[in-house]
Amino acid sequence: MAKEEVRKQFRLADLLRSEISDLAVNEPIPGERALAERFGTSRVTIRQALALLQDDGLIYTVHGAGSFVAPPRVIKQMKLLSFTQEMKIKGLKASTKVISSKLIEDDEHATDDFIVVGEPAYRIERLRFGNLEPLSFEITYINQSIAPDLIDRDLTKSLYHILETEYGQEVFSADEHLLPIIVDSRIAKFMKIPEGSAAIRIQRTGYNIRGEEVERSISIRQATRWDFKYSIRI
Amino acid sequence: MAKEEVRKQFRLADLLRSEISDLAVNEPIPGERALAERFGTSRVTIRQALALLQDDGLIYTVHGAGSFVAPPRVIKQMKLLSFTQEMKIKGLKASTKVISSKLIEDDEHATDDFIVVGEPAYRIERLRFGNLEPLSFEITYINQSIAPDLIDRDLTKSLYHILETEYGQEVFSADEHLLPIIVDSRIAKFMKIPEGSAAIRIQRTGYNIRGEEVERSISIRQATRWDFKYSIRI
DNA sequence: AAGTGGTCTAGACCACGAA
DNA sequence: TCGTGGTCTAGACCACTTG
Repeated sequence: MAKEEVRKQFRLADLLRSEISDLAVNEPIPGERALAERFGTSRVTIRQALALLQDDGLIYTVHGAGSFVAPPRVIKQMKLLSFTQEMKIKGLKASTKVISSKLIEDDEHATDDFIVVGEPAYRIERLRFGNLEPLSFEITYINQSIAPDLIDRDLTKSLYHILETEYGQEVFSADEHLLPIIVDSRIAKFMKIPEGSAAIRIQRTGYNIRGEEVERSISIRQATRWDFKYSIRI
Repeated sequence: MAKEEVRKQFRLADLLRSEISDLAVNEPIPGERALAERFGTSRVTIRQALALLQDDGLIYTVHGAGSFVAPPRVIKQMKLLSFTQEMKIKGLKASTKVISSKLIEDDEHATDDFIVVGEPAYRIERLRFGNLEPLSFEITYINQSIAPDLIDRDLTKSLYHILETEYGQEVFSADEHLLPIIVDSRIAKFMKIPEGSAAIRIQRTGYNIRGEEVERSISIRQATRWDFKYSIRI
């Protein structure tokens, strides 16, 4: 039955999460069959709930032996977050200053090696703040066909939010390309850091659920203010 | 039945992969029920196979409408790879020069801010080459209790391989922490790049399936020789 | 040998999209 | 309305770990 407003496996995972928090590391959790009987579900559903906990790094499973409480881990799975969302998680107040915004015509291309091909696109330069300190300098390209009149919107708001609410373009996945750079004088001035400092340049291409390109951006983040942490698996 | 040597869902996914390669982008693939009947499997198994294709970015699914061929994407999901494996993928010949290796005793700690706590550990400095060019400078810490006499092994081989085959310690997941740096003179000399170049420093902690720490390492990779590409999702 | 997780089945009903 | 994907069930057998 899938009539509940929240999927059963999610509710089960939440229940198990709180139970697990009382157990010691490496302590076994009840078997799948026992859990299925206790919660009145099928074993498949229990397994889906356990898979969620495993993805969160809360438990590990050994074939033939059982599932056990995993040691605590700091780093969570990488998710797709907008700058605004990232700030919210860190507990900082996000704000934005628009540096420039213009329409780039066919064949014209920027000096950013993210070339605009064959189609007019908006190019927006923005400086992003967390608690009023400059944390990121961003250049965003969005094709005019995807978001007509984007340039007339309030670009100090989250672009992802504007794309979603005003144009029905949800960014579902993204490819990122990460490079270490040494900041030039223009960026250094914006970010209020010394010229020649180490920084990260992130080139991002965002896609909707259909895999169509929605947005391309470059963001430059100073080394001392950002942590790039992530977990990987075999 | 789970008696096959390869899981059914994997074989199905491979079959579908080759079929999909003949279809145009956004073309629908057959429905789940049709596929289940055709391959003589249950719908659940078909769905698992389709989930694999979706993870690979080959198809996308719209509830109520169907599954469709996704536009090609360059970047694949991030996986856990050793240096040796990465080189293999890139088609380069990996080689290694051991710079230093020693046992660090209790309470002594390195200048690398990856502090050894309470336990003797091996500290190994290595220079890694791809086609004889220095691509990465690595410092690795491994507790003596995990891999006794590690220091007497052939450290020009893949450490991950040694840990797995000689000590039964498989690195199953890892947390990485990525920082942009400017290389100092010692590293610059090893890597044969100018002092003051931009580079990436990766701090990695590797865990076995039980979530126990197996290895900690720092690797420094020059900007011009490495791409850090990855995909993320909502 | 007994108990655990891993995979698969056949069938049911719900939620959504397109015509 | 009809066909699609999304979720769930009850039960089966296999593969593995442990006593």
